[in-house]
Amino acid sequence: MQVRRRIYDGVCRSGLRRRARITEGSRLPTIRDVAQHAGVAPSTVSYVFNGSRPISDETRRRVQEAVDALGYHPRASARTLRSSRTHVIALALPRPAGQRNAVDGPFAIEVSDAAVRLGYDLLLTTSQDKAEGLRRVALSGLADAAVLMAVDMEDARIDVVRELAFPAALIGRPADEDALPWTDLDWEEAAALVVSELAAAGHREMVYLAPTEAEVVARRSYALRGIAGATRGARSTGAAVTVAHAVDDPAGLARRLRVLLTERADGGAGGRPTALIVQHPSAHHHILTSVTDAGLRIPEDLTVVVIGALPGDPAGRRLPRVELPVETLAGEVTRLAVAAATALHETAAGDVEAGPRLLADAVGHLLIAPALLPGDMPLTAPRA
Amino acid sequence: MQVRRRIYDGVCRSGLRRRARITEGSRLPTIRDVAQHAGVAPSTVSYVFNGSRPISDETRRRVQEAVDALGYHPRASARTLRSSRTHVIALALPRPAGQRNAVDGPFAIEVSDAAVRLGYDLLLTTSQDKAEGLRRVALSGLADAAVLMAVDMEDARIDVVRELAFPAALIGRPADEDALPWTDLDWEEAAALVVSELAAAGHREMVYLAPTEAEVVARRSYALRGIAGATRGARSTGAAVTVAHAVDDPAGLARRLRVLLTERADGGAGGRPTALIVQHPSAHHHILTSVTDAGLRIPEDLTVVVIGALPGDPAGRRLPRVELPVETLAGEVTRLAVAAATALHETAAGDVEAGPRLLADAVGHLLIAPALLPGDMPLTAPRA
DNA sequence: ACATCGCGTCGAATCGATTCGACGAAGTGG
DNA sequence: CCACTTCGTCGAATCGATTCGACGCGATGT
Repeated sequence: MQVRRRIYDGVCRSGLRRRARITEGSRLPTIRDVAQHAGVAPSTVSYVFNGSRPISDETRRRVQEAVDALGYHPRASARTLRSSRTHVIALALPRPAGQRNAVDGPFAIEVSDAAVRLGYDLLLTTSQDKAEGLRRVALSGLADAAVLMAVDMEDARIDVVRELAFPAALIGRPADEDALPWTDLDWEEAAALVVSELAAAGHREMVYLAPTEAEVVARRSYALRGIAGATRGARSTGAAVTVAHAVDDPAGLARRLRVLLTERADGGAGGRPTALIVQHPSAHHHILTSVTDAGLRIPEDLTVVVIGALPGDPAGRRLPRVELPVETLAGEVTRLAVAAATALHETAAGDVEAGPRLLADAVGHLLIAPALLPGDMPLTAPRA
Repeated sequence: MQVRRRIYDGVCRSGLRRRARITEGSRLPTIRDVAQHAGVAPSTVSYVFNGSRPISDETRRRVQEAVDALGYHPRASARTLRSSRTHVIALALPRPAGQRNAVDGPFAIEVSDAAVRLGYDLLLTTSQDKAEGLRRVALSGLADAAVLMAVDMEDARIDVVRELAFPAALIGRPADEDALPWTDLDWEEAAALVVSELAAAGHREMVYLAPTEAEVVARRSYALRGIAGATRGARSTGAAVTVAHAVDDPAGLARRLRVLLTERADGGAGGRPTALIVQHPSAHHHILTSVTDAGLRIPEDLTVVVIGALPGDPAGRRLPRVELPVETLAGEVTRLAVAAATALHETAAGDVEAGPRLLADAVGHLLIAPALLPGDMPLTAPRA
């Protein structure tokens, strides 16, 4: 405190300030204040901070001391303006109001944590218009890279970031797998795995509860791939798998399940379904209640398996499930985004075409193989 | 598409750029490019954008045309550096890893939406060290204001923002209600209301399932206030209310509930509890399953009421509940934060002491009165 | 002994907006 | 008709960092 006062009174610069702008009062210290306090040039202080040139121990110590004494913290905007690095990652979470998804929050928090670990902050953009919000963030230079959630098979944002040569990585596997780096659970394999395990356990009739129809119509990647996997599993095992779309309203879901699970009487392999596979994230929590509401007992009447369950957030009783490795996916996608940003920045100077080319080359993927975890309930078919 | 292509090939800009700095390649247009294209001074373009001085219609038109032609978008960092406004709000969500809370995600998304509506972006900061992350954001000038979640009764962040004269608003009601603007559901009144309604419906023995012990130890505002309300309700109605802490593990929760709800045999008013009040956000989803696991039927054995339920995200069957008005709270807290930022900025120049004083004066609150919504289940006590 | 090199530091230019004083032109009142 | 305000615009300073060329100096090689 005393130190600060001394500085603001003593040297030429502050006197200059005082006279120039007496009305503004105390001001946060700048790099020049630090330099002056340490008796070095501002550039030297900068080098101490970002280590881009060698600094003697003595100078480093004096600068550090000045920083501590003044409580100096660099202004992000000034840093960014000059260096064109923001140290911010944008998380594009284009969820129309009312279409909440149980995984959004956990993903956002995990991405934020991962970003912090890499020295980045997270800008959360929840634009209705998926592409436009992202374009704005990129053009105004608010972030160095973007992490895209809720990825569609053909996602408009992919074109946007490629056109702008903006570093981005996806949580979700788009149709064009080489367009951008991405990470995802192998939903198709997960669904196929669950179907075949259930078939092996004796189930012949199953219901696959996919995400809502809206998600499918939007061609959301995980929804289509899950359904594809279920279909493939049915083909390869010979089991009958009815694909149904979830509804967000639990009462409606219970009604739909009743129809699907009890009143079903088509000319298939005969009996009613003995297994229910739930891929809809928002249904995980209350699926047991909905099933109960539909008049079915678990496991006596029905085996229930969940795909995409959040680790550590089990749906009441622990059902057999394929978990969504949120932390791994979030960590990796953040790493990919940061890597793309770093690479772009390092080679951007001096080569016009380097940026886009680089971004196109640097695509890495992480496709996580599904594992079927046991729950308290057996997989075995009731009648098997 | 065609338009865009034309722009990138045709106009003076690309030619000019090419010549000026051939090694750097194409560069995003700046305000000077726009000014040149429109035949005006850069400052005039700036005035067109932020309307701080009168501009003739003709000039406005020409500038707008140039902006469209060049696809100009102002750089946020330059704007911030000069004006010291970021148009960013920080959302401080200090959730230690593994302590996920079901309301965090929805709140974050609603605050983001509200911020966008007010012309702000949202920076999500999930620092472990509550105060330090916020201090860093404030000092580095990453945001104009902060919205604080997970508020404790005596929250360290309150001191930080006041010390730094940093605009902030809370989602949660701290002990010192006049320190900062805040919005909250009246948890105390909610709990008292539910207890008294249940008592009126004939219940004499109830269990109040409060948030986890960790939340209570941290003196989280909503947890303490909920418990206080339950206690008050018990006193005023004469009903026996046992306060219990939730555990995040559903199996453990079921076990605890079994003890609380069935094996309880103290010398109270006699019988076992007939009502369960659930305030723990993460238990809402699977409370029915946990109760069933504990061997109890609803509503035959037990009446369950939920406090702080997310609207539109019912816990399976629709229980009687007090909803948490996420959208209203998020919208209002964002408005408060922005108002504080605006006020501070407008009066900061010219008066040294104005900032802190202003922030202290401008505290507004929004305390939302609870409403007990009916569910499919009756409130009536089984034996009443 | 002299050219060379690397280390550590400085000074100045720069990033791209905002903002303020000034100024010509047009309008207004006495 | 002149003084005075208002309108619309310009030019230049400024925000606070980074970054690059240059430079002094001691060590090294021949």
